[in-house]
Amino acid sequence: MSALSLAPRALYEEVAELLRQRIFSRELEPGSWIDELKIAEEYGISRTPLREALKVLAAEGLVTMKVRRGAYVTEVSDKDLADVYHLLALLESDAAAVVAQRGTDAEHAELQTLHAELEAATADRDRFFAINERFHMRLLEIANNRWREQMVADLRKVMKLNRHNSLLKSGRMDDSLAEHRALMAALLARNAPLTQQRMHAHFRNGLEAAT
Amino acid sequence: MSALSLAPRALYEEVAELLRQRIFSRELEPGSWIDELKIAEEYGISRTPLREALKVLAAEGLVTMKVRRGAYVTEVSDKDLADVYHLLALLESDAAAVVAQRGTDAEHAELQTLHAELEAATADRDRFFAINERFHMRLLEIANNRWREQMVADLRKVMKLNRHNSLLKSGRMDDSLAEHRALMAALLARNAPLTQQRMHAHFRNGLEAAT
DNA sequence: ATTCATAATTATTGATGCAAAATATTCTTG
DNA sequence: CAAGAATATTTTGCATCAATAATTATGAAT
Repeated sequence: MSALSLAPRALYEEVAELLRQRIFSRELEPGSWIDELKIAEEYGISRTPLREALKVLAAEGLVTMKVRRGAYVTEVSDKDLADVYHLLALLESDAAAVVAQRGTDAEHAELQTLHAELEAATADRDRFFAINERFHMRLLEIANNRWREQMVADLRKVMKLNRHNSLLKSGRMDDSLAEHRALMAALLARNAPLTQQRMHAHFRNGLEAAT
Repeated sequence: MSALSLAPRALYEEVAELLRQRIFSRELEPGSWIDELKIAEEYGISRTPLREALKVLAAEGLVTMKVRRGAYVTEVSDKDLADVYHLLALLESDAAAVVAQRGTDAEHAELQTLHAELEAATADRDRFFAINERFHMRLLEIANNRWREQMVADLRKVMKLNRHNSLLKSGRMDDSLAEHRALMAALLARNAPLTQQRMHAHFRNGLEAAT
């Protein structure tokens, strides 16, 4: 079968994305060995781009390479989950402070709009989840530090490995929304320290709910 | 370091390390294209492990892959430098606070020893530099968050790309030492907020000296 | 003479093949 | 029957080969 020739991405990137999906869906279980031959055959590709994809995933922390033993889906312990949460809280609360202080009025309005969408989406769990993700990512974009964006993106991927998967449990939606509301108030008031503090609290509550 | 190691690395890892050296030494200039064929011939290897090495370096941020155009040494702008510095300050000052609060007495003593070595090494610039690096890395180890260790390691590599290379200019050695001394005092007093604050100040001064 | 199109060269990307290493299996011996 | 050695199989890792896309060079036409 032919690969998508119109796709601007290289094959190894496509394969990396497919593998991410299989890892997140737990079709490939944490700790399990990744059979290169089997996967390559399934996708109808050679092992070369597959091995390159695995190295990309290894850099993201999703898989772990063992010398002469191949690739394994990374196992994320409860401590790992807490550690990753800690870093996300640190990075994102700092980003929020930066946006509160230096974001333009237009950017603040944009976040406000996203927040309003969030408020309106409490009925649809998946939609709530998606908008929440967009809010956090947009905030990071506005904070304008590509290195942080990359790091947060990678950390969020790692978080998805854990069985206590989500940054946002369904039962916590109302609490989460209240925290978001408080965050927005501090941000729009351009109170950087308070914004940072509230984002941090938002993550701390998220971790408690997850564990 | 000898070529013979106890845990034999794969060839692509060896090549990645060689390329890092060449990038840091500016033999491979930022922005320049990396000639796969030439490098492979120089090292007497095929292009397969070289390409795998380049993808590892791309994940670290040292090189940038362009679709169908190969690998380029990443160009680090002054803004990038400031952004990376900002993150290092954030991550390491948090790590310092963690160590101040939760490090054992033995670990504190270990850092104290390293600091003493630093005090004694003001005459030898390279030695000072090396011990300083060890101090920061050891602090991170003690903070015990493997994800942060990885991130900081990668960020420090990126920093080395900039022509205003070092975290520590030679003219700033005395100031840096004074800051370190103040940091150690706060750390040994187990004053976490003050430790964090002083580590942050240490980085802020470092950035000002670099730009 | 300049611009656009086409051809040729060059480099990246993907496939295939082979050798070394690790694991599993079988055979031998006490 | 058990334990260890030898063999066979599986799998990684590296090299070589082929084809795909891009850039450059060349030539024709206005």
